[in-house]
Amino acid sequence: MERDTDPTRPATTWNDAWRGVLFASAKVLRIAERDLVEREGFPMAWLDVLAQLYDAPGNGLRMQELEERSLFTRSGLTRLVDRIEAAGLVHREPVPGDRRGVRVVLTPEGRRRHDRAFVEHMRVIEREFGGRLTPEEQQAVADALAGFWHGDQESPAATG
Amino acid sequence: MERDTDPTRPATTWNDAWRGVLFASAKVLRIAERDLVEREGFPMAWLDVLAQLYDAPGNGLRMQELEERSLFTRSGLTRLVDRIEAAGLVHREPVPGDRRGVRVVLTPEGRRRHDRAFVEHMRVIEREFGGRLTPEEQQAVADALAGFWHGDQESPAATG
DNA sequence: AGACACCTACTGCAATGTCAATAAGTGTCA
DNA sequence: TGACACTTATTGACATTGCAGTAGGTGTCT
Repeated sequence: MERDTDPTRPATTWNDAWRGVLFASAKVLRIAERDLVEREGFPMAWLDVLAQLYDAPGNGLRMQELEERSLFTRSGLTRLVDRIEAAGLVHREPVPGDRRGVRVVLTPEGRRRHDRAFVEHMRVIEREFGGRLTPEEQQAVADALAGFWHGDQESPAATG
Repeated sequence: MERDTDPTRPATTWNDAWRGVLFASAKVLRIAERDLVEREGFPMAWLDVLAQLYDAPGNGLRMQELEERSLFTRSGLTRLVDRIEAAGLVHREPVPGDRRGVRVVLTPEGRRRHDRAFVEHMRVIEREFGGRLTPEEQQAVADALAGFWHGDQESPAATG
């Protein structure tokens, strides 16, 4: 099939790289999602929220901050938090200086569930993603794509 | 913050690589999705279907084949195809030897829309993804992650 | 032929996500 | 102080997705 001459299917290096990123994330996420739901009874959107709160000072964030940081679900966050709150993993409290605001905080139970879920989640990622790359490949990918998360987010952190 | 000693936040190379993949795909997809909807009036789930059909022999696939290949929406495909069909970009026809089956085929209009949408989509990907990597980085990522799409899909194709 | 297991696609219903209002709160400026 | 523009989070209406169940079709085995 005349791939190289088809304008909608450019055979470029960046296209191969993008395909790799797209397939890797789609496939690994699909597996991780299923695993998490089976094991913990909640989806990755929840874990994403729990993890953001876990990483935040005081284990809490305002809705808006949460929205900015969450990788999934930019919208529908109100209801997502409703559900997580109904499950008792998080609770809402007023923001001292601003009566419009709501601060979402991890409950002790939420923190426990986060810890357990996240450890297992990491294990799945390591198996499905990390395990399929050599150490050199891991390093190369990490270096190449670091800009996408060091870029516009705060806290470069001490991960390396 | 005691990152390196926190068991839920391992500072490993594969973790950094995974974060890169996750952030890159999430951010680029968010932009691409918005761009596509604004420009073409349909979401990436549609383009995914159109592109799979475009790549298929005779520009057609059975529902099941489509489901296996589509990166997004493994489920809900019946209704997704309903919508695309209602828009006239695709149509259903019986499968000659098997009266259970349905063959989904690109219409001429569907093919036109695919071509236009895909070219612009590629442009966005190049700008938002490819453009942020050096040629060496692109090559490294492409090589490292090739296994995720050469792995279990057919047609290794002549892309490089 | 008839019973059977399996396959293919679709449907109902509930869960979830999206988008455009809406309500309440804040800060500014005359 | 009171009008005004802006911010924050929620709500309602609607679209989409996910899951379990269903109907029809196929092939096999006796």
